[in-house]
Amino acid sequence: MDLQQLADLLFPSISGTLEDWEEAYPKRKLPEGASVTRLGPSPTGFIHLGNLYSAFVDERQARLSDGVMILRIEDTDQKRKVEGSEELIIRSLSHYGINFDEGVTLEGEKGDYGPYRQSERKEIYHTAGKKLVESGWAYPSFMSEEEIGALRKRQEEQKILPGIHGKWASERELTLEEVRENLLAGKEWVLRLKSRGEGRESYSICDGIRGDIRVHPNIMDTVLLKADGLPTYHFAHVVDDHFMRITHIVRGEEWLSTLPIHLEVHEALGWEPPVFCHTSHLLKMDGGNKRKLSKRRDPELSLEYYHQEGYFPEAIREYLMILLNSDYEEWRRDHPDTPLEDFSFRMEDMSSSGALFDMEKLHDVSKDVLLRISEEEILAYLLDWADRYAPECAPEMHERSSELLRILSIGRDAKKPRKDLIYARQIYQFIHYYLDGGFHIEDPLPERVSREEAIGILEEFLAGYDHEDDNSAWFAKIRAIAQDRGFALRMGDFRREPDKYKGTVADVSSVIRLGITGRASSPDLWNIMQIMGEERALKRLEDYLASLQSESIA
RNA sequence: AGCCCAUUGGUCAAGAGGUUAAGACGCCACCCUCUCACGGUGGAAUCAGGGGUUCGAGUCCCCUAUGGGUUACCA
Repeated sequence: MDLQQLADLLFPSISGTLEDWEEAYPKRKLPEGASVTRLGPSPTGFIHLGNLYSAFVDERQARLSDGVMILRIEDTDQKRKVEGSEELIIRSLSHYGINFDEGVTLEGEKGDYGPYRQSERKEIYHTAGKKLVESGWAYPSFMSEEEIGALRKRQEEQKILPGIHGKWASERELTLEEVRENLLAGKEWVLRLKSRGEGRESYSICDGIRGDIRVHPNIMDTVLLKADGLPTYHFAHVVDDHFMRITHIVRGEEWLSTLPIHLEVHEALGWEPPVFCHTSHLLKMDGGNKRKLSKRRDPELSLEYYHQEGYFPEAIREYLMILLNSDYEEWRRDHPDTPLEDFSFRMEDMSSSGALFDMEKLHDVSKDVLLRISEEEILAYLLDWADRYAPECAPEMHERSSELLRILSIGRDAKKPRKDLIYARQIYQFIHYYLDGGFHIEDPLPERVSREEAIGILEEFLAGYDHEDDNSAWFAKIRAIAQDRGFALRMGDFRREPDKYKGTVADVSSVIRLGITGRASSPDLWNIMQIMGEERALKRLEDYLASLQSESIA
């Protein structure tokens, strides 16, 4: 059969050649060792932690090698396309510090290797498809879904690998006339790879993350171009990565099993494949089992979740970096103030087994990260967050913003700084007592303090209160009240002789703390009262006293 | 079911034939302490199982088990 005629018949509108495209997209002029990476999300309206995890690898690899990072939109599945996805993807990633040098941006496309949406690259794919037909590496297939389904069924009955391969690939033998007739009859067709893998030996290649991996040659006549003329992922990414001069393909391990297809397509086109880098999945614990994070079942997989909870992007980055390269933690201990960007991330140090995403660890990491962020920035972030997610309290928070700044700062500059702040929602709850809106007494009196005792403590404290007292004078008064009423001044005394005392000075100050914050625990109380101001602080104590008295009567 | 990948404490993991098998999170105890947080000290807890190879195996080989992935005109 005349392959040239077949190719012309299938692709009548393609007149250019692959060489033209080679010229249009010349080799990049980059420093030795520079990596070109790409993120290729599908615009399905959902961006998740796994995307970010993987994007982070692309980003670090490109940045640390003075290379290029590209955003390519893989929109070959028209059915799943969702409006607005591109913007969501770009904004979400940018929020976490992932910015692209090239490709689709909010301001349009940027770069010399475009277009960067696969749906706009049909001519390139068709040129490559035509080339494969000419060289006997691809052929048209007219089989309907029903026919393929029936074939599958027979294969399954015979316990044979299902799919179009070997002798089951009957359409390899179609004559030029038969093809012409089918075309004339208006039958839909797809372009299939004419695999040559049957009977070949397996071999090994080096994965950028996993090292040597075994490859069993592909034998499937995989679909390259779908009936709508758009390519499948298997074909599109090979063509794009080649012409965009990508050096490292970072993708999830779910692609490991189709890697042989991709390698054969490279071979068919006579191209050298880039380095494949297969990341492991992020897992989650579910009923005692680890499993892949699923976007349907796990809300915490969505980046939107982290946004709603108000996690700081720096904290997420820090934690992801620990997951990526575990020696990062050690590095961080040695370089507490160095930006994460200076760490020499290495793909080959990534784990090839999936990691469980651990919220507790994230929180621990976040505490340290927030210590490195200024109070002003934290406050600004918190206020932004409140505008969106806590609108009922946002106005008061803005009004009291300078006070909140001081509240957030309590104990932060000590040699052993407090680590109270984790993420915006938690911080909001943490400082909520300071706001008048919704303020109430949340916790009960200490066990060792009766209501009458508490009333007495409050009356005495209010009687002797002087807002000008410094921290030690302030506390000396509390100690005096404690001693007068028979509470131990030293914790040890009480522990040794519990019967000798009503309780400890901690119980006494707890009563004041409850009045001021409504809670049994808080940062330094004197500081809080100073920030709150005399009028508000005393008002709260008086209100608390009054409520205790009215309860007593009742 | 076939094929592929993975398997060190509850979790993240270091470890490249000889280690008392690091470190971190979490947990427990104690200390510090007006609460909480921070910090400090100590503790419990791991090489999935079974066979080999070797003087010696978490490290190499084989089998089994478990988990995950994949078997689309989705990516």
